[in-house]
This record gives sequence, structure tokens and C-alpha cells, in this order.
Amino acid sequence: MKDHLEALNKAFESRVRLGIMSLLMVNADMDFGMLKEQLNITDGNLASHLNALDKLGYILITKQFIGKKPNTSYAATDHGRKAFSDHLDALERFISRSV
Amino acid sequence: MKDHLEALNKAFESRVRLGIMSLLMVNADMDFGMLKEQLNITDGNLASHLNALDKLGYILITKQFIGKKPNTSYAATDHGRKAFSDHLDALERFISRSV
DNA sequence: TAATTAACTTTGCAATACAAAGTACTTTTA
DNA sequence: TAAAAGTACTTTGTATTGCAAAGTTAATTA
Repeated sequence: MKDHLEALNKAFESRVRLGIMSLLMVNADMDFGMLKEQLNITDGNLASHLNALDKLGYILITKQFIGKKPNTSYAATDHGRKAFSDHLDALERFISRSV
Repeated sequence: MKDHLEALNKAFESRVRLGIMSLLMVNADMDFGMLKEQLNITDGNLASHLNALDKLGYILITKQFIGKKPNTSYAATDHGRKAFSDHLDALERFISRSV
């Protein structure tokens, strides 16, 4: 029990970060606007969660201009993919234990 | 995506409450000491999480004396079982979406 | 009578989450 | 060309949460 719980990653206890990472697992990259629309949260809130994931090295941030508009896009790093996938594994083990 | 996230129950975002409920799904009832030992947390912390689950109607609290010692035992209510199982379903759907 | 046990409650603090407002820079529109 | 709008933040302020540690109550055993 304790071991199952401890294998859960604290970074993914938040719905928003769970949402961001799962979007970035499925989509190679997404920009700020897409994430904001999908998650339906304020931009300040989104920015701070992105910042938290960045600090953990879970996402890669790329700033560029598309046409004449600034565009920041986000992608999961290998480290982030591993961490997320480990977390999902832990959840799965956890679920199967709890029936 | 949003719907998957919203189906997750906020009450179970906490490791401790996740742990308590999963213990109470497997064991018909557990007393304070057993829970404390399994979860390895301080008694104040445990009491406050139990209180949160009680307020939501997820657990039933029974106070009695066993021999001459006071004993409080906790069991998941039907409502709590349903809520937890819905949460696990949501997690499963979430995981299978995220690969 | 003092110490111990069980199960809390209270206190106090640190971390987190969030909305809203503010900022910097650029582009589009009037 | 001045004003408005868009992008992606940062800052501010507040409310909530989580937790350890200390305090509490009531009974019990030494």
C-alpha cells in the first residue's frame, strides 16, 4: 500500500498538470493557446503550471514567430514522458490493487 | 480531455485520502491505529483527512470500547464506494486515452 | 496519584492554486 | 499615426490545503 502510494508522482496530483502532460503525450507539441483552450483555465494559471513542469524538466519550451505572431510551443521531454508514464503505471498498479 | 479530467474526484487527489479509501475498499473496516500504521502519518493529519472523508459521507465512523480500550473504526459507505469506484473508472479512462 | 493510551482538536506555518490585473512587445485597425 | 488588440507572460493578493507539533479529554494501568 505505502509503496504504491509513494510511486505516485506529486507533480501529477494536480488536474491541470495531469491534463497538460496527457495532452503533450498525445500531441507532439501544443502552443499556449491550444492548451489554454483545451484546459479552459486562465492564462496566468496555465503559465504557472507550465513553469512548474518546466522546472522539473518535463517539458521543452520553444519560442518562435509564426508569420508575424509570437508563438510558444510546448512538448514533453523524454524525462517528462518517462515520469508521466511511470506515474500512470503506478496508478494502474494502484487501481488493480484496490479493485 | 476536459471531460476526462472533470470526472476525477477532487477528494481523491490527495495521496492520503486515496490511501485511506483504498484500504477501506479492501478491508471492511479498519481502526485508527491500523490506518495510522499503514499510512505512516501523524495522527493529527490522519484525523483531519478522515474528517474530510466523513464530511463527504464517504466513510462511517463507529466509536466503541474493545475490552477497556476506546476504539474508533472506519468503514467506507456505499456512497463512498461508489465515489471511489467512479474515480478509479475515470482514472482508467484517462490512462487509456493518454497511452 | 502519576503516567500512559486512544483519538482527537487546535495552532501555526509553509506550500499551492487561482483569478485578476499589470506588463512588454508587436501588429492590426481606425 | 494613434489606439486597440493579441500573445505570453509576471505580479499581486487571497483563499485553500497540508502538515507537524502541541494541547486536550477521558479512561486505564502502574
